Amino acid sequence: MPTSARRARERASTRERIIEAALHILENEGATALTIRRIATAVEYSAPVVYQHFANKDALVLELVAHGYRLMMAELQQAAEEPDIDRRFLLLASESVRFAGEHPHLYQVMNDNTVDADERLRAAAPMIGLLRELLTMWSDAHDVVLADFDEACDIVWGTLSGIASLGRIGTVGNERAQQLAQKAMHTLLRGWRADLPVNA
Amino acid sequence: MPTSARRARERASTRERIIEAALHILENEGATALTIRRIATAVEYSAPVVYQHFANKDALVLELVAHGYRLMMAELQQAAEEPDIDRRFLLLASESVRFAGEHPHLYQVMNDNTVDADERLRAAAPMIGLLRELLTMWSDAHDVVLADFDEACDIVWGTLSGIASLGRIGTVGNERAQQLAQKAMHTLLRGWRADLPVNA
DNA sequence: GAGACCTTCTAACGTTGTTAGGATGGCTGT
DNA sequence: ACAGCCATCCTAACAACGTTAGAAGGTCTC
Repeated sequence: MPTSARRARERASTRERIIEAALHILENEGATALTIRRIATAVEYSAPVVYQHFANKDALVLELVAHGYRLMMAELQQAAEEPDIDRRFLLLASESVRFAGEHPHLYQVMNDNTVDADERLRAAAPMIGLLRELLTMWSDAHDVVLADFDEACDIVWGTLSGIASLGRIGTVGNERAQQLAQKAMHTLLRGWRADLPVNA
Repeated sequence: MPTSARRARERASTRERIIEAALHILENEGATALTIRRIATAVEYSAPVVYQHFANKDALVLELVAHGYRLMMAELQQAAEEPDIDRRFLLLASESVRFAGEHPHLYQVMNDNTVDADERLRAAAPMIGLLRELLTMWSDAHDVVLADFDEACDIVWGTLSGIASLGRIGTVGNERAQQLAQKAMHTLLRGWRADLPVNA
């Protein structure tokens, strides 16, 4: 009876295909085109089949969010190889903004407040972990003791996502947003270095 | 024939009532409850009447966004009376985040990427103007010449909105986000002051 | 008072997420 | 090898959404 194993494999396979199709539709046609029926026809199935793999649309979208963060981490990986810690910090800042610009619809879903907050945090965990690592290395390298490490980490995280969101608004544009991210990081880090004496 | 004037007044009145009803529903029941029929019954009309005052739902929502920014400015007004410029900066930072926490659904719509980017920028104009004013007063007070004023302004704006969005995610919470906003502003300003020599 | 106009309603269309019920087809046990 | 079971899939439908068409009603103008 290897049949059940094969079935399980097939199930997982179609589940993966659904996610990939959904991602493809989302990136190419935007969030409004991401409907259950549209996804189902893309994988050559009928709409209810999707509900055999995901409880509802929100669960599927959540999977896309997680996938988006993994993709972001992958694209950031090569930037993480920059040896100089300061340059790496700035590079990762601008590259994370660039990601938002190159995957606008995906990034929009990643930051959509309609998806559950806790689940979104869990999906963003690797990104936050990267920032923590970066910040510890930086503070070690410069002998800076941050008054509140978690606070500084959240500030960096919030600043980057805020500036990335700025990239699609009005006259800003993405390449300018990348500059903004670098400058913001530069200023924040300089501010923390200037704090050396001690700060409340 | 004062009748046409009265009619125009009535039209404007119901238009206003629609906006207020929509705002009330949005703030109390969230974005998913904000449907045309729900708004229409709230003002004791039938659904199509809404379309005599707004081209479509997006136009109505855009009006809510503008209203939201006006409300934000009004709530920030009393914080703007703080005489010390540095304290005023920090206060406005935390108060703007507090606004996001006290009007979560409204703030969500204000930052929703589905509404047109240009219109959103126009609605946010007063807020950006306030930040510009604040930043010029601050740089004047401390004899700081910012390498790129508009850039610094956008950084502040992006940072604040990013940290405000952080307030609803995961374990952050609003009062902590307020602290984060103050600390972030503090660090940014300190960073710019440390830049005094000159910076690319 | 007749006719034009403005306002409002009911009804409907197409689309969305989602569920129910029936058909189909392969696996299991004898 | 055949009967029965179980997973899978599809068609059809429901409620709710944004939006439009067309009729009904009242109000003002001449």
